Amino acid sequence: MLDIQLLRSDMEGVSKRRADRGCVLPVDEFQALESQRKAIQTETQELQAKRNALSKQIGQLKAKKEDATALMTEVNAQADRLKALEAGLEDVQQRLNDFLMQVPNVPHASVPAGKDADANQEERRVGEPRQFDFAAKDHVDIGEGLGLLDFETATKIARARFVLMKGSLARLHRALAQFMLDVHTQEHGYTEVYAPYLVNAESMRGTGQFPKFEDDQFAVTEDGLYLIPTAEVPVTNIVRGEILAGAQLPMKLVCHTPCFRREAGSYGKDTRGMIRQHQFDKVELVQIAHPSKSYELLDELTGHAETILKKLDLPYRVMTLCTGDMGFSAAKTYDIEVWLPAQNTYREISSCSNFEAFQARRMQARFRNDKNRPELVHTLNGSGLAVGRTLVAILENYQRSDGGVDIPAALQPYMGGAKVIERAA
RNA sequence: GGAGAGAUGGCCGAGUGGUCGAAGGCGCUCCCCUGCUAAGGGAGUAUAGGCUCAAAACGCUUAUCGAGGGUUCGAAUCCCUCUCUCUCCGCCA
Repeated sequence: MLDIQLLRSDMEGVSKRRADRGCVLPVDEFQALESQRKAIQTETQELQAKRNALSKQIGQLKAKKEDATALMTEVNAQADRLKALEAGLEDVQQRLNDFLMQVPNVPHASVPAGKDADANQEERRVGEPRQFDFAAKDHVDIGEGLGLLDFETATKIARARFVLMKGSLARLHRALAQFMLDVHTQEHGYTEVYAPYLVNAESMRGTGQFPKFEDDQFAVTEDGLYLIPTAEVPVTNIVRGEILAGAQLPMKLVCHTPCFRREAGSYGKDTRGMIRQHQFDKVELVQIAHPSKSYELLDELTGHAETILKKLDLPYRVMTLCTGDMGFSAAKTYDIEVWLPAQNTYREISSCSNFEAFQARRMQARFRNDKNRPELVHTLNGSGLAVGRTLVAILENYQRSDGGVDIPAALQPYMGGAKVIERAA
């Protein structure tokens, strides 16, 4: 949610900075609503003040056992008008709020302008893609060849876009999450968090999934709960409605959860393999930051995610998303893309964003600043990393000509010392 | 799932229709006093919004006593719904 004060004072400017995001603001509509709001609110509050004053007098008269019918008649005379105004005010404010909830964040000045992913800007490449002296297979062929990856059975149990892993592959998946958590807690100073996988609508609003992306979420409607699409939702909402002490910032939290996405609107995309699933695991990094530090911390957080890829010796590149390719809530986003030899391309494995005060405003997440006044925090998060896609990257990058897969050195301690995954017996 | 009790400011806690944004205490901040390891006195101490203003402060004003609705000239106080907490019983990883 944007600052309504900013919209009031600089609607044109905000509108312009967003034009290449494919989002044109209905400036006139907003301003009409605003002037309506102003008129109604002023009159409403005047009448409320009058009513309060008269009621007080009535009370005083009654205490002295004097007659108050004249005053009561006066209050009653304006009662209908006041009631209508109050209803009208609520309506206008609701419409203003609905409007605000639909408006995406304003990109930071450093974000390149552009319509789609083609305009994203490459920041750096790390690691050399491996040259294969045999025909490289993709992760589906590798995993199924090992007898450890099974989409058919998962479909029987649930439906399409779910996966079943077995044996050392399932263990490798678990090992990856453990490894990531250990690195972030032991080397990067994050506090590990275990959080609910089902959240209420208010939490979904807080981080920006609602109201705009309600269709993308799995819901348990009878209970008013939703499966989390990312740990960002429960973890960021820890500070919803809180006023933190300045000394508590930055809060650095890491959380491993499954993520659930309906992938509505992505039918036919990435249907093969584990790239796009309804359920996948992710280790999420979340920071609650002082506004003056948030961009510095975004670079740092991105580096924390990169560390995992470096330790696993997987080639990757870092992209700055352009204005048109960024998510709804973000002010700036770096995507980390890992090299997938079978696709001969880099694929997103982490997305690290600074939301500035966009989520904080929705959540009313604040801290006491130097003047001891409550001020909105900045929120950041990034995948550190998506576990399923990291598994895919390992299968493809570490595959052997005999169909086995080497286990990266950093993961071997988590695999009971095993150095290779071989076909199940 | 059944029965009962409760939800008030940073914390504790009073308040059952009127002058209550809320007594009192604790904590915290500032000032004064005191020369000694303690204490005393005074003032202040919620959040959001609106109006005024170039802006900030001030000022005026509205809303908020778990949430939402209702009754009333007036609600922390009465009524309804929901959420949460606690106690007992049942069930359960």
